[in-house]
Amino acid sequence: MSDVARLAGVSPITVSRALREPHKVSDKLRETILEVVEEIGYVPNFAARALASRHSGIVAVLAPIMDMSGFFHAARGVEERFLTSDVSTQFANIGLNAAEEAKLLRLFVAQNPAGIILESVAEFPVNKPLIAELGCPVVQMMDTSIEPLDMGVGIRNRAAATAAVEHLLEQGYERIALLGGGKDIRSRRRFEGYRDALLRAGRYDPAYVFESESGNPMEQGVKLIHNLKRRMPEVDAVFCHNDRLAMGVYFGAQQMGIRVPEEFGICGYNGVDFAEMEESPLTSVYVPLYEIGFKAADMIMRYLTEGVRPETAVELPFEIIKGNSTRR
Amino acid sequence: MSDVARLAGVSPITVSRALREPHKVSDKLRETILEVVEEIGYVPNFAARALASRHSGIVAVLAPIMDMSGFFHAARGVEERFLTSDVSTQFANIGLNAAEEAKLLRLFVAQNPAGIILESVAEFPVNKPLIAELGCPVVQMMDTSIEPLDMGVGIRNRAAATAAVEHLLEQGYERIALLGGGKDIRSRRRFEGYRDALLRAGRYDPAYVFESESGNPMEQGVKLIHNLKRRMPEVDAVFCHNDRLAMGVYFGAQQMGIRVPEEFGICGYNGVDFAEMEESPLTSVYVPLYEIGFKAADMIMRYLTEGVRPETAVELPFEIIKGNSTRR
DNA sequence: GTGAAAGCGCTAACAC
DNA sequence: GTGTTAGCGCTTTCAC
Repeated sequence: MSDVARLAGVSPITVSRALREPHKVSDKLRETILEVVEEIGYVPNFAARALASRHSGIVAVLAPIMDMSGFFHAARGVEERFLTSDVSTQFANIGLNAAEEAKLLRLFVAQNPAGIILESVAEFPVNKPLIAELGCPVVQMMDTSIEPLDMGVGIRNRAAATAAVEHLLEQGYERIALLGGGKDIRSRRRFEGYRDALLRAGRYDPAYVFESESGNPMEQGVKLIHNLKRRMPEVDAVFCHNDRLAMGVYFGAQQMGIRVPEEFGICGYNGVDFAEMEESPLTSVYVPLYEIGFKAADMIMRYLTEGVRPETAVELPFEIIKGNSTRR
Repeated sequence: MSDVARLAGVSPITVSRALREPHKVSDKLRETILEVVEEIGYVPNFAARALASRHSGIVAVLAPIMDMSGFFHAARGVEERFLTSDVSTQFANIGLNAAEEAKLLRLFVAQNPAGIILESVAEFPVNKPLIAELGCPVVQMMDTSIEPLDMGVGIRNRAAATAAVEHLLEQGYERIALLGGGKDIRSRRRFEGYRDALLRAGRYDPAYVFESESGNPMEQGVKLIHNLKRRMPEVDAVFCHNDRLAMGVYFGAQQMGIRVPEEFGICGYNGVDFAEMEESPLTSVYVPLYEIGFKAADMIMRYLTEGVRPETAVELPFEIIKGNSTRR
């Protein structure tokens, strides 16, 4: 930076200002400075900036990445929102237990992040005080059923699951199983929504609720349909917690010669791959993951620039994609 | 840190050493120090550490993330290797043009990364000098056909594609189309491998080569099969550049009542979802993505700890998963 | 609108 | 094996 300052005939602090707070520097000087910056290819040192300014300019996204439960699309939304800002994004994978959650939270807090975005995190009461002390904006994304600690954005997973199961009922399926995954808030809400719909229809049976084990979801789906047909042949549809489980069920049905949708209906969840198709092969609940990520990042940005919390909780719409796997 | 030092009755530098180079501190002191650290919940400030030590302790992974061309699994491998180290990983999305590549490279260089892992990056000759100046270990991952600038790990995509197409030929498919994507090195090698196999069999026809447009790969797959059946009904199989394109083709075939594999064969690429299934629904080329990522990270770590380049180029094996989409 | 001085929290280099 | 000194490259504060 001092090189730039020398070449532009100003002091280092003016260069610093020209870069971060352009309005505080006269037009002429700013122009000269930016030219020199361009010329010598100066790039500021993040570490020094973070150390001096006491914030890193990094927004940390903590999520159970390895679930691949659509995190990817949300991450894209986050990145794209920050693209035009000087905030950069860092992703960290987080498991779903209180101790690990606390450890990662503490680690990030110590790095003075500009903001934190949490997905299915901070659900343990024990860690709530940690978040309260954070001193930076926090957005919890994905489900709106919990009161956000600071800000929140998501969909109503419970209502979405209910709508999906009601669609299955409307199509005439009568014994609807659940292939679930995970213990996080979204999974619990999906289960509740499933149960709501079936209780109302007088068709709820806990024996039809299956937890997928960890591992390859497509394989889990194949296994499920094999087990169902062997042990509960009366089941004629399944509501899956994500699309890859659903595709596994679909492929398994193909292998066994079970006709989809005539004999067996399949509904997935997330639907990002199918939302824009003219004719979707799979029925699914479309979750606006990209938009959720974008909005989460936007809330952080607005807090950072305007100093006020734009909204506390934002609810985005979901949609049932009626595809060929339940059309009959 | 000075708090810890005071409470432990030592100087700050000793605390620093106890944390980073434990062997340089006597057992007794180290124990006391670590106790105090635990007690007051001290967490080092990364920015200060990076500024003072001139390296950030961050390994940057630059990849065309948004392609979702299996990046995800490689990323898991990278993360898992670094989990037990004090290196942390940062991912950045990179497009596939020289200018953007140069910009991102420059940005990361300025942050003094501990290492850089590149996927389908640094293919532009104009950017090679940039990498040479880097001063940190660099691993290029995914394809072994190019001479790595520093270190490399991957598979032989050209040979893998040839093997896949030969499998299709063995199964009796005669007019084999290609549904390709992207312009990066892997995609080019896959095309070459496809061409190699068909030229050798006297069956290569450039009219059967299709570039998928950007956008939803599953939708691209559906479109392809529609177009093929309308305009080139003689085509009886397709080799796809990834599994989601292949699944799109599969679903499209279902919609149109084309029987897979009897009338039409489909082969995907990457195969991570199918590798461990007893009976895979889709034929695919299994690429050990996780292992590639893990190995890339391992090479960086070994360079960092041992100061020597462990290997220059590592080639991992691929495998053809013979699934139901070509079984006839 | 611009600059001087001080310091962010840590580590490299060297001394003991 | 431990401590002292200096400084990493930037921003804050305050003065002009």
